[in-house]
Amino acid sequence: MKGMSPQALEQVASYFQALSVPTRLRILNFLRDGEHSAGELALLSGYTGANISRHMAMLTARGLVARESRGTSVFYRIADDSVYALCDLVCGSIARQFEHAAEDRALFVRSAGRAGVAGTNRTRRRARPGTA
Amino acid sequence: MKGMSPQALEQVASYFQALSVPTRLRILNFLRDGEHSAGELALLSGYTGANISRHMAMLTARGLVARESRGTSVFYRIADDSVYALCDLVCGSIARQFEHAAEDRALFVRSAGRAGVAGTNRTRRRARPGTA
DNA sequence: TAATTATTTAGCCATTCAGTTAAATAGTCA
DNA sequence: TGACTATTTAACTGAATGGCTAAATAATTA
Repeated sequence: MKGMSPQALEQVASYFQALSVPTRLRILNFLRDGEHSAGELALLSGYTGANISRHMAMLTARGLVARESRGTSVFYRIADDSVYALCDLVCGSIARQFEHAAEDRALFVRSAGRAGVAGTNRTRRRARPGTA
Repeated sequence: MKGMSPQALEQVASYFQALSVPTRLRILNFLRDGEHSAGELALLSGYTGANISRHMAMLTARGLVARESRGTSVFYRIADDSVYALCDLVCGSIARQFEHAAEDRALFVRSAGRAGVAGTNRTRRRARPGTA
């Protein structure tokens, strides 16, 4: 990993890119319990068949899913189990971030309460100005 | 992972997105051996300081790196070790793909040779038409 | 062959984003 | 305060991309 060629690096980036949009993550989730046709995925996700088709083409090209056409339908299934391992790792990481954020928030609230900082109303929660 | 909320899914996608461009992967590689300042990273990568700054802002926001300003410099270090685990997983997956591709190629060449298919010149390798 | 269904591709629009240069900001030191 | 260095932000450009609709392409069946 340390001394990777630019081409290899692009491959890795490309793989991550396949996982970088929620729609595709949802599709991959639908494939957790086995193969599905393009039409089924469109129905499940609520997206256009055309849209699904393009996403599946990308995932297939990247090697994340495998394509098999039977009859007039095309069935897709996960081709690379490490997909879920990746997602689990990221989920764990994000969960840890939330924990830390909660800790920090708790620390802040405590110290703010001691110092009597304005805006730390402990009886009624108020939305932040920017996200109102 | 199965029944994730759209927000959580976006978080995960966002994390993968941070890893979806070669430049950032290179930066993360530079941080493998410890912290580096923004200027050092710019020097190492050959990119503009401004560009590095934006990439680092993104990686920091996503929680992949940690920021610490000392003096006039700002030092960055990996904040989430799972970054490398992720890269290793993807690298393994891509390596496996290459192996399979090699196998398929070997199979094709063998069968093509037996059948006398045009274009399977075994004495001199020729570039594919599209990649000439 | 004709009709029907399933999937893919083409073309379009709006958005995102990596890269740039130039200006603005922060921190140190004389 | 002023000069200097390091970093960030603003503004812009070009390329990539997710979404759509509509047309084109398989594959089955009457």
